Amino acid sequence: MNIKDIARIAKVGVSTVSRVLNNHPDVSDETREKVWQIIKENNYIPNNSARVLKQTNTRNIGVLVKGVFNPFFSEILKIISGGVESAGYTMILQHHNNENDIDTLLGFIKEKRLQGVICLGGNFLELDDEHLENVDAAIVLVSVDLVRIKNLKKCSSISINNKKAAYETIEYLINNGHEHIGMVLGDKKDIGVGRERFEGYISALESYDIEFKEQYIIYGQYDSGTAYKNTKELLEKQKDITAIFCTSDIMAIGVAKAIFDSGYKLGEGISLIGFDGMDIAKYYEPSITTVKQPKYEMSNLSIELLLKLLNRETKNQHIILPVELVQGGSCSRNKCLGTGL
Amino acid sequence: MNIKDIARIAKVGVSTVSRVLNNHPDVSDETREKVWQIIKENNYIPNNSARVLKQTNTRNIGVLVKGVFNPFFSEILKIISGGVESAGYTMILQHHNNENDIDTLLGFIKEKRLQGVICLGGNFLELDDEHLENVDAAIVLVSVDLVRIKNLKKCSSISINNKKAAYETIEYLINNGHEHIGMVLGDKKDIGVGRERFEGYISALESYDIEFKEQYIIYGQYDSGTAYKNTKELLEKQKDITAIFCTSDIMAIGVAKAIFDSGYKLGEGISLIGFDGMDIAKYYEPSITTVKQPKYEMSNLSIELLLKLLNRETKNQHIILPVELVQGGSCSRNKCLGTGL
DNA sequence: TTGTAAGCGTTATCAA
DNA sequence: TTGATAACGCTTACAA
Repeated sequence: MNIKDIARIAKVGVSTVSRVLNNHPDVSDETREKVWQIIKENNYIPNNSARVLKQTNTRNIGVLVKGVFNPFFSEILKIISGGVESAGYTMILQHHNNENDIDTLLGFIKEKRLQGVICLGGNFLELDDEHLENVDAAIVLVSVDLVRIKNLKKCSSISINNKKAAYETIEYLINNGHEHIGMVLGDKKDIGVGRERFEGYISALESYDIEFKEQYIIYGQYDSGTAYKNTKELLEKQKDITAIFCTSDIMAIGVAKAIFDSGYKLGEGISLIGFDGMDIAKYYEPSITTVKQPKYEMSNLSIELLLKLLNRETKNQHIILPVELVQGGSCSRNKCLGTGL
Repeated sequence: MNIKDIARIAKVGVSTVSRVLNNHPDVSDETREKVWQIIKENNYIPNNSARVLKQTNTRNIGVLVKGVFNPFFSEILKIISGGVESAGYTMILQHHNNENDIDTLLGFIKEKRLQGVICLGGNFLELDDEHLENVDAAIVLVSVDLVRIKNLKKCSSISINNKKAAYETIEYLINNGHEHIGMVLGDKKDIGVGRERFEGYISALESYDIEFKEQYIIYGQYDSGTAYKNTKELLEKQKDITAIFCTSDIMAIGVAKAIFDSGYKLGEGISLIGFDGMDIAKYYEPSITTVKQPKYEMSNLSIELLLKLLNRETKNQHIILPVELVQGGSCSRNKCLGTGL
């Protein structure tokens, strides 16, 4: 069943059916109604590929997510998806785990004929305006690495200063009397935001003349279970650790449980700070102190910015949003000497 | 930049370029290499719409998810996505929140030219073989309502017996001495699996001659925060409640925190049982007793079944998987009189 | 092994 | 207000 069949049954030309489908004005009410009737009766659904193939303005906005199913991104996606749809665009969501994020982005735009893209995560350090020379889609990179420092003209970005956030978090712990601070990273191969957070950790230790110890670092693969397992091991081996900084709340949950199961009291024996500001950190008992990313602002701003770019109402811009240390019960302040935040 | 341009630059015919792109054997190594070279040099990416338009075998498998970003489904998706890709198919993920799940499914198949679809969630009670008369895509419904009772020939399903699971959970609580059992449902309008779980609750109360009290029921919108708020209110008004059954672990987190914040001890003052068996239930402190859905089995089975259907190696089937009550510390067994599970 | 040409199902242009 | 027809970029007979 295609547009020709409908045209034949309705005894009109294919272009008339097309006009009806696309709500073009120049069709008589009578014809319009008749055609709709036939379309409904036959459960006719236009072939999207053919449409996209032909159309120049697809009104498609792509969302490219690095890493499969990161819960923090899920919460952002929920908001973006609402914004895209209420602006009359269709959202095409693509998750990937490819090596080359730039090629993946370029391919995605071309393949889906996108008007605009929002990228969640990924490594765009190598991205240059040259790559985007012949790309006419609007691009907003969200929660990516230090691409902003290049001040690219052909794309926008919304990010937080991960290094600074980590630095200040560690500073906060140090000011609370902690010197032996463990860190839970995602993956050894991380080069994006995880790397920046690690740099902030290193940098804070240096500032306060605290020796960096390789053996205080573990990897949690962004997974509660892995974080749990490795934290238990860490606590067994490194008895002097008094605080742990974790690059995601999801991992922090596992770390918290490991702290309990190792016989410590969370927030007294050992302090814990997570990252992201997810609901789960708030509802844990005790709630987990976390570096809250401005989820709503990030999401809303990214879709607003994209729409403005599409309407040529703004130039590309690189926005840095502030983070907030949300204090829960997982972090001791008994030796409080003031905070860095 | 299209296939013609590449052909022109490489001084070959378009079909040769096409053959190279699709790894067809009958191209000389020399030509193949030359064409690849030109393709790479020009950053050429084939237009997917045109491909799909032409191809009959798209090797596209769709995954249709009801409700935007349910974390339990996310965990299932992670597994499915791996299975789809390693079988050489492309996964097209679509989230929706439409009224009519059947129409959405049919439209999805047609629009994307899918070979097969997996549906996560949704209401397919009205689905009949007639709807699928002219559909040649393989369909596997996962975690949907009682569609299995119809024993449809044109689609498969993988589900758990939600009513029975809920019944046995409540029975377990009753056997542990609880009589005043609150329940946290998702949304008032739920007609799918949430409804079935509610029916199990009602049915268990009836079996044990316990009066059903409307005021013990609250709604959490599948959201920790909402569940938290409404549970606090519930505990304030209904002082005799000693246990709460929650239709999702995500909501159970909020409920747990509300129990703490109302001055009770989780697992002693008030017991809590969640549903789904998510990581978060395990890593909460104390861990939350939960009705564990066989996530891995569900995911693996759904993709395996779909692939077999595509290869015509099996008929459609309706599989019911068992659930397991995973006991955590959130549930008192002090008045233990034996368990129903 | 390679090239030519016919279609896939739409939309857009143009003429009626 | 309508309808015929030429694209859109690709794959695939079929012919060379």
